[in-house]
Amino acid sequence: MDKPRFSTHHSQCEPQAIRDALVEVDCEDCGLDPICMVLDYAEEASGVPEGVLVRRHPVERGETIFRQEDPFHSIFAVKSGSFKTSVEYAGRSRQIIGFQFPGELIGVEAMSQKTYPCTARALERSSVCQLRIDRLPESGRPLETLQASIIQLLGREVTFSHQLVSSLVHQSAEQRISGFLLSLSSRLTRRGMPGTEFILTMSRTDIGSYLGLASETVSRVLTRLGRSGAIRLRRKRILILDRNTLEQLTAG
Amino acid sequence: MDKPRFSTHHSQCEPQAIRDALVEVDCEDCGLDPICMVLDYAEEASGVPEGVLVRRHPVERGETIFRQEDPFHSIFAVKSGSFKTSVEYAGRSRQIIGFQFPGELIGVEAMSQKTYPCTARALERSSVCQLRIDRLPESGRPLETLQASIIQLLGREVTFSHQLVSSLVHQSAEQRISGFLLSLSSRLTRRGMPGTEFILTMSRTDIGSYLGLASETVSRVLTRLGRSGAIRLRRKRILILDRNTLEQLTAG
DNA sequence: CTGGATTGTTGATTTGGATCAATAAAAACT
DNA sequence: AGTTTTTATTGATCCAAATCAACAATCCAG
Repeated sequence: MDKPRFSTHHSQCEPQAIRDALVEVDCEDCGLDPICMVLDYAEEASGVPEGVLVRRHPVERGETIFRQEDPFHSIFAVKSGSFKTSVEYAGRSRQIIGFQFPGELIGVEAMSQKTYPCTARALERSSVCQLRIDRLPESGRPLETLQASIIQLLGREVTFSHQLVSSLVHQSAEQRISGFLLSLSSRLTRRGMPGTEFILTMSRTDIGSYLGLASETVSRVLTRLGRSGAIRLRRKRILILDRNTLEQLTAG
Repeated sequence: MDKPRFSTHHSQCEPQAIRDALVEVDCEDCGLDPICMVLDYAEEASGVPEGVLVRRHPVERGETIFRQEDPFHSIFAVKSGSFKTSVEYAGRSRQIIGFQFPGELIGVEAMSQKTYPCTARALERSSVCQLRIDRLPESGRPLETLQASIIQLLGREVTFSHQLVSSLVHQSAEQRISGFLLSLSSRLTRRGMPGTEFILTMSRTDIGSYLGLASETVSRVLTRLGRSGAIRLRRKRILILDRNTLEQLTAG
């Protein structure tokens, strides 16, 4: 079943986990945790009806967990692996609006809508926990507490978006990409995953679409960062060598 | 039909309301309305303690209603006039992250934070309604219902932000500015204000900061749009002549 | 394994928008 | 009123990133 056998010279040293994204985020590190806590984690044991919280659902690479225009019913937390969310407006080309890693939530932006405004697709073999928002009232848990949690995480989402807008539009390609790498790194670290060595599970084109750059530019800047010694880059694998330099580059 | 033209030469024909932004949005058209409804509008008459909802508070041009890092306690709805919100990160220059017009909410992004992540400043003589989130529990109203409303408006905020990011980073200066004008127009219309003739109460620099463009570029594109006949431009006053063209330009 | 499709890298050229700079026009103040 | 300060327009130049293009590496299906 295995053959980790990676690119580099000492392939057997390569943790299999990193390659196949089998690393699961701990529940305490997951964005859904405040809500799961209220639901008491184990549905069966706590009188919460089945189907309110579906745990550790596997998703194959390339599969979607929902598509743009699908009716909204659930938010998801990435348990392992990674996802991209994208939108497509009336014939215009598809654009990436975000990437999600273990512990992070997907579908939050649909919360006040009838349908999902974007498509969420697995970038690799992944797993998700699913919270049926439409069935929350049946859970028998105090709605007030649940809503308070939801308000929390929506608020965080808004703040993040605002920061993203205000930074992206004012930054050069080098700033955007340095910032992107740092952001990935810190997001992975925050959820208890290795933050200095990781795989860019998305394509250069995806990164470009997300950051508003041509894929060639992404490629060029990445190799430049590699040459400068700030990172080590081998194909999709990133090794952050000099976080300091990256921070300076991001700031400009 | 006749040529639309500005009434600048005949200043007395100028609707005073437009010039001095005395136009108030109707409560039914206000983003705070769902919450005000629960609070029954008139506090005194409904047993809601004073100070939960402060109505029609006047704000002078240039004044702030809150500053970045101030402790969070309230969200605001613009009743008349207009505002800009801006952020400043560690020494870097101040950036505009949004404009708010009558009926729109300010401070929503602070909902899950301890402090406001931005500063809100009046672009002209304005007025706001203030909702003390921290005193909501004292209102004696069902918290569930209030929270549900808050979730609604946070969700909308998230959606708007996402659209903004995904469009801005991929658009040319002309697309951004056409889109900006259309956005202003439709936002004003939605709240029952004139949407084809309005004042750009913010400076070119503010617009540029918001859209990620140099103020010179904003100026140039606006005059170009004026020459092409899509808009009529006189200083801060905008007259939308050809919405169709603007839409095409926005799409690219 | 082989051949084709996809994805990534690198080079050459073009261009949109930033930047620098000089006025012009309004506002704000005295 | 006139004077200063701020804000907007327009021009000239330069550069970062898009685009066009060729090629290399990798993945995948048969």
